[in-house]
Amino acid sequence: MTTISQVAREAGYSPATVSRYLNNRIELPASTALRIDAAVARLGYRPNLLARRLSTGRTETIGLVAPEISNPFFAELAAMIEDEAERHGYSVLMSSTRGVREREITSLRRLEDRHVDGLIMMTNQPDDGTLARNIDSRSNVVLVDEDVPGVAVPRVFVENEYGAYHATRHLIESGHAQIAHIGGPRDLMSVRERLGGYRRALREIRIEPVPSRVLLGSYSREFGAAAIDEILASAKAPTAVFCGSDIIAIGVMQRVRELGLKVPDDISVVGFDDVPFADMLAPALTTVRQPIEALGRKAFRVLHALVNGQETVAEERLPVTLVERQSVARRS
Amino acid sequence: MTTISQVAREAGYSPATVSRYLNNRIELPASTALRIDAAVARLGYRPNLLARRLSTGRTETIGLVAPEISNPFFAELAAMIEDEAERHGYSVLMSSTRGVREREITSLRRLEDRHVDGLIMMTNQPDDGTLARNIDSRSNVVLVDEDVPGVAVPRVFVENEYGAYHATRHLIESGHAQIAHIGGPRDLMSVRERLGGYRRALREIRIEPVPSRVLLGSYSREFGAAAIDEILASAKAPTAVFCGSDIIAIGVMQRVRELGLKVPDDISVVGFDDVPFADMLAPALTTVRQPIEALGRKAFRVLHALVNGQETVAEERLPVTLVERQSVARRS
DNA sequence: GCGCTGGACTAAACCGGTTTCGTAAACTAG
DNA sequence: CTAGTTTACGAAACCGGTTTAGTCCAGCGC
Repeated sequence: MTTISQVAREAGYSPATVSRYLNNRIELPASTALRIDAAVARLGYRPNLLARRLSTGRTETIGLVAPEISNPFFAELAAMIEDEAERHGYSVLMSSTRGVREREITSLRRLEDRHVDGLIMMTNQPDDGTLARNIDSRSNVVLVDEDVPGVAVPRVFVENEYGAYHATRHLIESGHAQIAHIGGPRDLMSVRERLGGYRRALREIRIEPVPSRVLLGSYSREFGAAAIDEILASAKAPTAVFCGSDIIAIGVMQRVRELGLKVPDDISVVGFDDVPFADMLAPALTTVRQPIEALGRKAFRVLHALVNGQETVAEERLPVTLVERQSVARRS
Repeated sequence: MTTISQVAREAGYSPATVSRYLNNRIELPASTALRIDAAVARLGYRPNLLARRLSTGRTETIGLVAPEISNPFFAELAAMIEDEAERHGYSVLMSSTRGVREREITSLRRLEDRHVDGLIMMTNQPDDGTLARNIDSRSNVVLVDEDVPGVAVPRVFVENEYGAYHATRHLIESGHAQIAHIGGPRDLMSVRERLGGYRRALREIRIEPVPSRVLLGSYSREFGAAAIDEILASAKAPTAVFCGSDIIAIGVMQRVRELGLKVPDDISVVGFDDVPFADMLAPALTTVRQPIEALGRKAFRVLHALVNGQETVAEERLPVTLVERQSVARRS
């Protein structure tokens, strides 16, 4: 491994000059520049990253904290963040928290340990304040997709309320009036906002939302299946369900099929997220698409600005779109 | 940030002693150990990772190179590797190559740059020798799931031939005799091996594989759809298809549905991989399960051994299992 | 009482960059 | 021709650990 000193000697200058030249911190006469370039080429010099990091204190690496990288939504988001980071010369360190609070906090420690320059965090469980306390002191964390109430770091979210409103409107316009909602954990921002959009759409047509038709629990297949069971067992079963996530919708669809009913003939289903394989289901799932790519890129850019001491917006909302597929039937 | 010198001063010893004690490289009298521990606690000392890395030359980080992290198979594998790495105190740096050869090579450079201690590589396109040349000199790379011919690094694969044989046998035993095969790129090891297993099963029952019923192309939905078109158009259409991957199988199933046919009634389909959502399809896909968790953990352990200068096996084969779901029909 | 052994601990070099402060030489202005 | 300003570059400190090669001293055997 050639060092900067060897390059300096080879070129006939000092390490200081070579370092400053290579980092564009100095303007040198063409002849000098040439000799340094030549020496670099001749020796095949590549700066030792570890040494550079120690002296600058920067790692050009960001951390990505997600509940589960294998979840298709997070995987897609991670891929986008990685791509954007790579373009800016940053590497991405990943860690799955598996929804364990302690692991979320541990991952924050990477910051103190100068493991990473900044962190993009995604969480999917309500916070009791522990996480908020741990995040709040940091100045290089960005929250994506889900809020941690009470923290003063930049956030990049989507328009949950509008997406849910739009999805519900779509069901209404397809002739449905009895619409249930199955959502994630009660205390999550996204859950509250999606519920809000659902309610607004119903109230707009003078239907008062029926509490027994709204079930909140978790963003999981199992919950989706259990919830639809309960809903279908009720006296006046709805003709459509708006689900707070595609994963829930998949649980619902599977259960509906197991019960010998058909989507969308017997019951229409709308999801939220547009996970990468939503169109591979049968029937293909009508869902609210989150702009995963934009979300990922935006999140990185905000973090990048933050890390470089630039101004950032406190909160950004990205638009969602309804993707109409085959899981919704028209009713007269 | 407290440094080791401050701790040393606080405890009344030298930085050397503190360093050696904290790294378990020395046995100290209880009284000394206690004073150092106390000083560490009092000052809240956390060693500067960057400094440690520079002086040891190790990063306790591995790189994960995959064609696309958002691909559910790789995402799942990545999650397992990350989990195993984390248990051993390692971090994971990820990079998507998007199947671009140049990016695969760039990622190898992280090794030289001491960015990472080792690399776990997954590729899904045939190599013309370029990649092999770049990998071959390294002593800390592990190949997973797919081979790069001609490199002398440890490899962790699955039993492709047996899996394919087993899948084809299953179709035969379900009464099928006309079985097509749609596989990935011709020059990939996994493709050749799976094709081999398919052929062996057919020959075993004295059926000579029909070349026109074997289509190799790429591990993609698009190819699956195009290939099944061609196969169904042929004079004597088969009653079953064994697909080289679930992604191909999904393409096949979608196309079959578009053509107004039914899986499995009109044509039975078997996949390979058992991607996380294979059971959410309609019908749920019968497929050969790769032991993703074992694959990921094994890959990390082999790399870990390699990095620590221990002996490793040249090649490891993990068993696959057939998961019977609903995409195969019995024929008499 | 002496040499030897081993335990406890440290000075100093080292990893390989970056950066601050400064100086000598060349150039400009008056 | 001199004083002041640039230009071109370098010496040395610094980042914060780890590690090697010793030093010093207590205890032991004889």
